[in-house]
Amino acid sequence: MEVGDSHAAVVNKSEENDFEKKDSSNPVVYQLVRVEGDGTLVPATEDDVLQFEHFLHDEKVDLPSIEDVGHVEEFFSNDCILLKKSDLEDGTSKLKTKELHTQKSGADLEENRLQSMDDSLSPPSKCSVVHGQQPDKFLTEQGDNDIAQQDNASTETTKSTVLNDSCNAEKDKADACSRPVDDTSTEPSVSGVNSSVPDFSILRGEVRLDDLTIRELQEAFRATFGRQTTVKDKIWLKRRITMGLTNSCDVPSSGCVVKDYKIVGKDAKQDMPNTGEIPKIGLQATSLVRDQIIYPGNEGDSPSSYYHSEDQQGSSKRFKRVPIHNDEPQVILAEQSTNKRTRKPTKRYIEELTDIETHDSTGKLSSPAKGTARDEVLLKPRVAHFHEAESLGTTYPTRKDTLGGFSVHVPYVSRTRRGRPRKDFISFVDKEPFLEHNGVQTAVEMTLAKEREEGNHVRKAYEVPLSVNSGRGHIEAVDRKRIQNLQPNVYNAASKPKIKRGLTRKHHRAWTLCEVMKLVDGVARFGAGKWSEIRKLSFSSYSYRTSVDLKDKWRNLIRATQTQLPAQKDGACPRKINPSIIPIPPSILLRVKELNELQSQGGGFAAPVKFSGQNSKVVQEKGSGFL
DNA sequence: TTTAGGG
DNA sequence: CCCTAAA
Repeated sequence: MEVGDSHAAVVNKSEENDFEKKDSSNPVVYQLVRVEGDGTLVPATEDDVLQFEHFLHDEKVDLPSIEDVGHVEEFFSNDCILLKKSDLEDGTSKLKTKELHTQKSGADLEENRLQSMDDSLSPPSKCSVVHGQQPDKFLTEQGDNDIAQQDNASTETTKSTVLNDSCNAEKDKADACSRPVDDTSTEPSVSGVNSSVPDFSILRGEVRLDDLTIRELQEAFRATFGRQTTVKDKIWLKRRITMGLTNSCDVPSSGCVVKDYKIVGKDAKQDMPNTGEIPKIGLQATSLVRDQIIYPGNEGDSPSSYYHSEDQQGSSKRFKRVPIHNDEPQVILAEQSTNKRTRKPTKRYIEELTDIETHDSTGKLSSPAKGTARDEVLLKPRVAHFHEAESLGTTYPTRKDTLGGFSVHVPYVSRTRRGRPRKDFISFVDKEPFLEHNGVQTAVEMTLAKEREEGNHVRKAYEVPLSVNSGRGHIEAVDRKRIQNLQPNVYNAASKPKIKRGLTRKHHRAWTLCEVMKLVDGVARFGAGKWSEIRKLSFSSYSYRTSVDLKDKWRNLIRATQTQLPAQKDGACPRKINPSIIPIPPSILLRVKELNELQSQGGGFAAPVKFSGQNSKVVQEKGSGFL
């Protein structure tokens, strides 16, 4: 370990990445730390934070939904290592393993870096920069919108530094254990799995796929995807290989000729419509696939498979994961016949993933319709740009995009920092004690923590939630305003100062019975609509309830009276009672109803029911400011 | 800033 | 809860 310089590492603070839960309970949090030569960890400097901030986002940016085992999210760049918390805790051995790689020659380091960046970016965008003779991770299942493919894709991606091992990767999916292996060369000794190294040479030279035997096709498949297949369907294999090599789903099933890992056969031009438009970094140097940026051509349907989240489909429609068999044609067939998008993002999902930077021309040009514009923005593929890190906030490369027959240039780098939902960042903040316990705290964290402290004293002890089990008081959203204020500080390097909305969200706070009663009381006193007054005088101790919240809650209460009360009289089937939801007592509901009717009848006459002299007293309080 | 109303 | 228009 002759590592003289220190390394920075970003450590994930959460073990659990299941996208089912990532939303709230187990956000993925990274910690940036430096790894000194002796393997110890020290807090990262602010420079480190700034330097790797984009990695924090890029790396996670679109992953949450398709990230499964996600254990191997490690990459290093220059002298930096990105590790999840679990990895760090598992032992520094893994860390050291990584460092072994980082002491390679400069060239190798660079390759590592590029590969790493690519790894971090490719899953959603399905843009690949293939290195070495290991074109294994063309994520080409574009037309095959099954979850299994996503699963597979993510697995392949996360395993991308384990290429030689990844031949067995399919079996390894279950065990989250990773065996990081150098990816800069194919030397078998590294992997120790000589027998299963794909024969990449099968794709070298000029090969007519049509002439290959099934076995050869399988080998070619393996060389293309880095995993084995048992499929014996020639057409399917050819098609898949072609797809893999062109990164397109729109390929002919026959007649393709592979030349040096590229499809040069008939119709090939259709397969790679955009190859000419993209920046060709180091493309001329070699005829191998390496260093060639594969760009997904048709943005119309293909990438969407990754972003049609299951949110709207509901769990019933959700594909059960079939990671092992995702190669089987029947999966494809079934998928094609049903022709159903497996995943579709909810609006909120989109919003949370959509950075402010999606206000750029991309979205606007993509579609006049607001909703679909966002969709498209999300679905746009991204390219792992080598110079991305340096070009942040400066010049954005553009690529050609076809929209309604018009060819326009759209920047694609702008989405590289479409960050994770800020919510994660917030909870990140709230885990401050945990972080401190580890003795690792970054500048970002400290900033956040400091910001948080300022407002924390307002918080009060919890009350029994009224309707939902929201006992997780420790992961509370910082007040929105404060978040908005601090974000420009934290993300200054890569984000426009325009950041304002759609980035964070108040943590859901269930209304307690006490709050509801206060609200009702307030409405009785001041009348519905005087939310500001009610908030000031009845909710002064609940800093997190804004007047809008009161208004919303009141509206919900009204609705409740209109639906729940009659329904209860029916007694037929007042829905299944969720034990975790404490129903609002009918008495309160009745009172709400009365108040509502009374005040709506009273029209503009806001003079509410007078409760003795309280009202006047309140007014006096207000007016007595100068006393 | 506050309210009202749609999402 | 979020977002926005309107006041």
